[in-house]
Amino acid sequence: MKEALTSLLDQAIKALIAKEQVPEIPDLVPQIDHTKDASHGDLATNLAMVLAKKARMAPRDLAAAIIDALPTNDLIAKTEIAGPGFINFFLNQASHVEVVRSILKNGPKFGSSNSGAGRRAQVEFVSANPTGPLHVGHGRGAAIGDSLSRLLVATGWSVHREFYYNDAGQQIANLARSVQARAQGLTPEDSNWPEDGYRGTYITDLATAYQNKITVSAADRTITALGDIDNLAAIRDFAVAWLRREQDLDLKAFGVRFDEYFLESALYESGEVTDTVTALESAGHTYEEGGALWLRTSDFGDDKDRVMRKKDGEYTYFVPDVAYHFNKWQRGFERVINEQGADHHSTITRVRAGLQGLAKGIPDGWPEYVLHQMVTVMRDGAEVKLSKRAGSYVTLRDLIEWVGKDATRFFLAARSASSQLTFDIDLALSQSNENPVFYIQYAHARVCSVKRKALTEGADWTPEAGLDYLDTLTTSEELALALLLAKFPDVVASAAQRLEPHDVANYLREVAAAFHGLYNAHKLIDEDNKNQSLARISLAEATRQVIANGLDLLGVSAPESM
RNA sequence: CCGCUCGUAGCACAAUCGGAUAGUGCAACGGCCUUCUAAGCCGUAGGUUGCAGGUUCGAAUCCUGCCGGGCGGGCCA
Repeated sequence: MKEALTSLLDQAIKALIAKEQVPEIPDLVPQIDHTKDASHGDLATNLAMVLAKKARMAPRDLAAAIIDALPTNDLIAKTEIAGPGFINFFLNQASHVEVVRSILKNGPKFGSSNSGAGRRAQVEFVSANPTGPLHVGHGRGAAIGDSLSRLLVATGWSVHREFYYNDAGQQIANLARSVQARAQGLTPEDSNWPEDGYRGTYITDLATAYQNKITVSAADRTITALGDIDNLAAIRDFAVAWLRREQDLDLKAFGVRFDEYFLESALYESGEVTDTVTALESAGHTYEEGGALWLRTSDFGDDKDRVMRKKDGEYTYFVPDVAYHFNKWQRGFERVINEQGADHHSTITRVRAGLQGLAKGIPDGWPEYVLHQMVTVMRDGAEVKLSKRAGSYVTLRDLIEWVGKDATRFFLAARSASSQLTFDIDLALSQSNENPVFYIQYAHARVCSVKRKALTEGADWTPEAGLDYLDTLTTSEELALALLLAKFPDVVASAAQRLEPHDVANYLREVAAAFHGLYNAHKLIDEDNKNQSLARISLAEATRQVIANGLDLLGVSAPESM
């Protein structure tokens, strides 16, 4: 519909240019928006206001000229000039409801597009080190990252989901010492408990499992515990596998999967870390000072240079980060999107600087980042900071147990990543009837219920049968709902382009509200008015399909009854 | 002190990257079930978009300054 209108406007402008009423403007693409207010019509363009200055005409006069120049067509019922110079388009009935046919025909594919054209994108998210259970921040990352992946798939990209972690660093050594201490019978209160040791009760579970010589399988590794308390390396390997498995269970319960788990240690083993340093040196972006090797990141927008290799010969953390991202580049991902907590924002400049320093033709905005702000968990009016299991933070599993997977995913993905988020447990629970997730799911279940009821009238009371009677859909509720459904492909494309999954959540709430409103205003099934009933069932089914498709993008289920 | 980021109704969040009268849910108040699911609907009330300037046809959105919250600022990761 928008495409058709864009084409009409394009022709109108060309006609005006031919008559020399408007100067030629290269790259002009008429912008057409859905209106917020029905009194402004169905679609509107600000074209006249944008062009007014260059055409040396008053916006409203120019708008009138554009309307005059519009080719005749059978889409538009009427046009109006409004406000400072908006052109409002009122679509006719058929233009409104034709989308129902398209939705039923395309089913789960409705809303998808192919702007990605099969090009390869990678989304890296969660990337938690295996030192403890996933916390709510990881949960937010998982919800957002997975929805981003789904959005990219829906817009035609070939998406690779990756989880990056370190199984050999200082934190892991600390983990191993903590487990060993527990196995030796120490507690965090003891004076010889490891400094900065992990204190959660999961360490105790881990120590017990290790001593019982348990075998654990995670997505990327399987290991059997040796049970030898003195073998720190064996404890470490077991602890990593055990925690990876814990995280896998959390992610599975959350409906999130990965294509690849990438180990930081692999970058050292393959020599890619040292190769990266060598490449940066030969590109002339490094210097030695104070016994350390520095990268001139200030050449690429950083506020000061950074140490790459310390006096003791060890590399600083961002060197493997650069090597890792060069590895991603070499794997041929046209787009790489990193979903991380905002506390990592300072690494963005450094990673990009390192990649630029390699001089391999990597675009300077590559990779892309989506950073999410902190999550605060509230319960009984107070912040929840502790979890017994984790020792110092609320876990993703806690949230799922408290409010369920669907509500957790929705709450964590339905807000803009750039805003700090307060997760109110009481709201999400007391909800049972008030939660926005249920509001949307309820609309879906209602349609399913209507369809079941319709079939009791006769076997031919199907959504498909209604497609022959779409002209009977004429009430304001029906037309508004149809128009809203027609926006879905735009919403998906825009959310994917902006990397903002929460757009989908907001849109679904509008769709659910429009449907609930229609449901209460008009009886959908009326045995005495079969044709109209069938058309309404078609519209309801189209609504259900859009809700199901949208919820799927958020990883939330669409129940057939509630 | 410096950098990034956020500040919207009592609370939690939106606002189609500059559009028209700033929306939605919770909480509050008043209505609607012998009818397809009342986990719903309809209505009322609630705002100087932190503050002060600027840019233009038009600002919650962009710019400057200030105030406040968060996160960073290590040869830690």
